[in-house]
Parts: sequence; C-alpha cells; structure tokens
Amino acid sequence: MSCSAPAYITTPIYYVNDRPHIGHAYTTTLCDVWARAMRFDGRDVFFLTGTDEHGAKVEKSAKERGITPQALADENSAEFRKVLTTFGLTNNDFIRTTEPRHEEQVKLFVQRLIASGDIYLGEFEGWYDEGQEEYVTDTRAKELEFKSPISGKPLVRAKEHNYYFKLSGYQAKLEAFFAANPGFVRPAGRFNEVLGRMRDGLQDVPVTRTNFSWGIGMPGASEHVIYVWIDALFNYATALGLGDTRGALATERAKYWPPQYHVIGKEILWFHAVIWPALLMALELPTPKCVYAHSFWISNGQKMSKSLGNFIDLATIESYIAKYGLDAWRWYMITQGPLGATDADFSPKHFHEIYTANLVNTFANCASRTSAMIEKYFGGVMPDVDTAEVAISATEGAPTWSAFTHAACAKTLQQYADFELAEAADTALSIVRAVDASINETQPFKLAKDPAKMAEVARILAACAEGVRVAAVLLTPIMPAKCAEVLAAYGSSLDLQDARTNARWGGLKGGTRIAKCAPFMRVEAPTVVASA
RNA sequence: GCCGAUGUAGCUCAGCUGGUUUAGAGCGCUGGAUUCAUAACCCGGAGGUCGGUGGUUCGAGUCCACCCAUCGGCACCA
Repeated sequence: MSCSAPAYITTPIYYVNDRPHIGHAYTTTLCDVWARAMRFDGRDVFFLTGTDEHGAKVEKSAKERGITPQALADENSAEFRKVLTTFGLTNNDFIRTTEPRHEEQVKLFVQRLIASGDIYLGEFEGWYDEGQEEYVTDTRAKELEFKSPISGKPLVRAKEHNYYFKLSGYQAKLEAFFAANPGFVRPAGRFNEVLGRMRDGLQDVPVTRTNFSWGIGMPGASEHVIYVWIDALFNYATALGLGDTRGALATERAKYWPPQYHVIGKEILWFHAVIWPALLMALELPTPKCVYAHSFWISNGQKMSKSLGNFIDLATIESYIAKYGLDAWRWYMITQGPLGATDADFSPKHFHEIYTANLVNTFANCASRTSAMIEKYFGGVMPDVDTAEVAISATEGAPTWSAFTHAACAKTLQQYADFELAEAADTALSIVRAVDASINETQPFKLAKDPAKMAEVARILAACAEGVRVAAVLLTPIMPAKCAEVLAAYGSSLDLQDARTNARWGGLKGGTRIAKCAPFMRVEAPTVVASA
C-alpha cells in the first residue's frame, strides 16, 4: 500500500582508519536501493551515511604520518564521500562525528544520561599492557599467559576511573522489547545469537576512556573521552537534531525518527541490537524498527584479509563498473549479496555468469527482441490495441496481463519495503520471463508472414512492449540508468514518486515511437587465473 | 572451552509439522530445434547412496542418539 509516511534508513558511519572497499559499497548500495524504492512508492525518505572519525586508532595513524587526527579524518572522509558520487548513491546527508553539530548533541545526550543516573563514574580494573598502553580483556590475557604479545613483559593489574552506562538495568526491558518485536533483528539467525548472549546477563559498559584524547570530551570531566562506539551510535540521532529538540535541525528532521532500518555488517550487531536500544530507552526515545545485519563478501572463496591482500577495493570495483556498467554492479550486489546469515562469494566468473544470464540473456534480450519486432512489423510504432484483458498465456487459468502485472507490482514493492531486495528483483524480472514465454508460445514472428494475422500480431506485441515497460519501471530502484534507457527507447517517462501509477497496465499508448534497444551488451568472459 | 547453527546434483540453494511420485529449481555443462532477438529464447539429457553410523516407525533428507566436517557468536573490535 502506498503511503507518504516519513522513513529513515541508515548505513553505519564508516571508520576513517579504513579504506573504502566492497563492504562499504555493499551496505550503502543496499540502503540506496531501499531509499530509491520507497521514494518511488511515494514515501518521504531520509537516507543517512557518514564517517566515524574519533578514537585511538585514528590518533595513532595520524601520529605515524605526522599529521593531525583531523587532517587524517578530513582526507579519508573525503575518500568515502567520493565513493557516494562514483556510485550515484542518493543519501540525504553525510554526517561526520567531528562536526560541531554532532559533538554538541552528543554532549547533551550524555548529560541527560548522567542526570537520569544511567551513566555513572565507576572504577575499572583489568589486565594492562604497559608497553602498548592498553587494556586486554580477561580472556585475551589468559590466552597470552598474562604476558604482553609485543614485549613479552608481564601484564599488570591496573585500575582507572571510567564512566559506565548502566546496561545491566535494561535486561528486563530489553527482553520484553525483543519478545514484542520478533523482527527487530534480521535475519532471524542473528536475532537468535543476540538472544543467546542476553541469557548470559548484561554487564554495565564503559563509555569513556582516558588513554587517548582524540574524541569528544566528557561534559564536566574533560580528561575522560567519550568512547568511540557510543559517539558513533549517536550519529543516527544527531543527524536529525534529536539532541536539541528545539533546534532548527530537529524542526525539519525529527519527523523521520525512529529509523525503519539500521543496515549494518554483522560485526557490529551487539552495539546496535542491545546497547543502542538501551541507550534510547534511557533517553526515552523510540527505538528503531529493525536492525538488519548482513554478512560479508568473501573473495574467490577466501576471507578478505590484509595479509592475503585480496580485498576487493575501490580500484577493483571501478574496473567492474568500467567493464559491465554501474547498474550491472548494483544488480550483482543486490541479487547475489550476503543479506542472509552466511557470507557470499565474489568471483569474476560468477559476476560474469550473473550478468550474462540475468541482464543480457533475459532483460536486455527481451527488450531487444520486442522492440525489434515492433520495428520490423509496425515501423517502430506501438500498435493501438487495448491488451488489459489479454491472457498472458493460452494455458488454462492464466491471468490477464493487467492482473498479472498489477500483482507483480504490488509484490515487488512489498519486497522492496521488507528489505527482500533480491526477491524484489526476481519478481520484477518475472514479468520479463512472462513476456518471453508469451513470444515463444504465440510466435508472432511466424504469424507476421500472413498479412491476415497482423491484428493478432499487433495484440501480442503491444502486450509484450507494455510488459517490458512495466518491468523496467519496477527495476528502476536497482538499475536507474539502464531502466531509464529502456523507458526512453519505449517512449516512456517516469514519475519517480509514483511507482504504482507508472506500473499500471496501459501506460504505453498506441502511436508511441518505439526504438530498437539493447541495454546490456555481451562482454568477453574473464580469463580464469589459476590460483596458487 | 562455552553457546548456536549448517552439511541435499559441478555451483547457489528449495524441500513446512515424516508416507504425491522413480528427491526438485536456477546457473553451469551437453544434445536438439529455431530465428523475432545480443550464438540469445525454446525443448531434451547427464546426474546426487539427501555428511557418517545406529535407532524410533508399517514407512525418514524430513524424528532421536552419537560421530565427522564446516561456519557463526562469545562485550569495549565500527
């Protein structure tokens, strides 16, 4: 059902100590497709991404390069922003944790949590590596046999004051919340992991550190720096101005809260699924509707790692885009990505097979054969025939074209809304398959040899052309440029805020000029390189 | 170590609460047919003891036990 309700979707903010790679591109592309699809269905969408710029690692990397942490952050944040442009991603804002608007609001949030008693000053004691100036967890200390992995010197017991968030106080509330919202964490397998860990009981978590300074100072105790993850989580709220409800930002954007989807990678699930809702409960703010934790891409069957040097980095991604096109890249991300609980393998061979099978042989070929026949038999002009009540097949019980595509449209949009993006792609493509099946069944190219049967040919091809058009409409959120190309060839335009009207049967009027089109061309298969 | 999964054709996976088949789909491979189309679309074929062993049952990929293998999570890692 179409509605204009505001909707909010976020990516994690990306850590500026990393270089952009397929993981970042994937998460952002998922959000982009959803955002485009929901806008297309008339919703008022706010799509947020950004960079996380504080923390000891950034401080350390900057020091090694002899520049300030801010300079390093500026440089790498710009790199992430460049990706958005390269990929044509449609985020509504890009937040940086070093921006004043963010820092100010985080302090306000933390002050509220201190006032409510949810953040308190406590003492932390643990195993400390004096050479590395860092604490190691108890389990890690045991693994290291209580010796520094670098210097070999014994770890020491050390204490320091830290501010803590009273997570333990939210055990019951979170359990009730999870029970009432079985779709809060997706996919379901991930939710089970969270519930399993909940059974071990929640402990309070430190929210500040004192062993580095690159971060937001604790209000009233600036020797304490707000720990990066709490700083980072708040970006979702500060981007909408929720820290200062009377501010200009909030006036304009508060309507988007709470988020419909926080799309994240599985490695940061705990923060988003447990700590984040608890923080929001403490602040008496509504909790997100869903945290979607996708899995990882692996590369040619192997985990991506620095030591293997097999990261699918920006340069690699750009080489695919150069060869296959941006929309083909998006298609592969969306239909083959690790949205489920298991990792997905990225390989040149697989990419090529998917491209050829789905885009060249199915979508493009159908658009091509249909437009070619209209060119050949009707001089490139859409026949003026009402095909709404024509059945898609002579098979008993086959639906009419208008009913079939109406159902496919509703299903596709529902799947987009539910973040079943690969399923949405398949449903939309099923219209193309139906057109192909119809051509094979009726064989208009044979009927056309008999002048007496041209009315029948007209009826068949008018339905095919309209089917191609509707499929292109529904695939637009995934492949905006290529679908626009097909629609243009089919003499159609698009209202990007009204998918349902655009997808309605009969949009392609008789007399419309239809040009031959071939949106995805066959490309040479990648050469297989034997791996060592 | 603890907790949780998964293991079905070359690959990715469907197979809900046990008995519709001689276990399915897509892709890949292969034979054929065809030309409207980008050697595409269409039809056919190969083929898997449903991880292993032992049970429960008239009957088990489908339930139970054990074993093997793989994977994920295990709090300050964005």
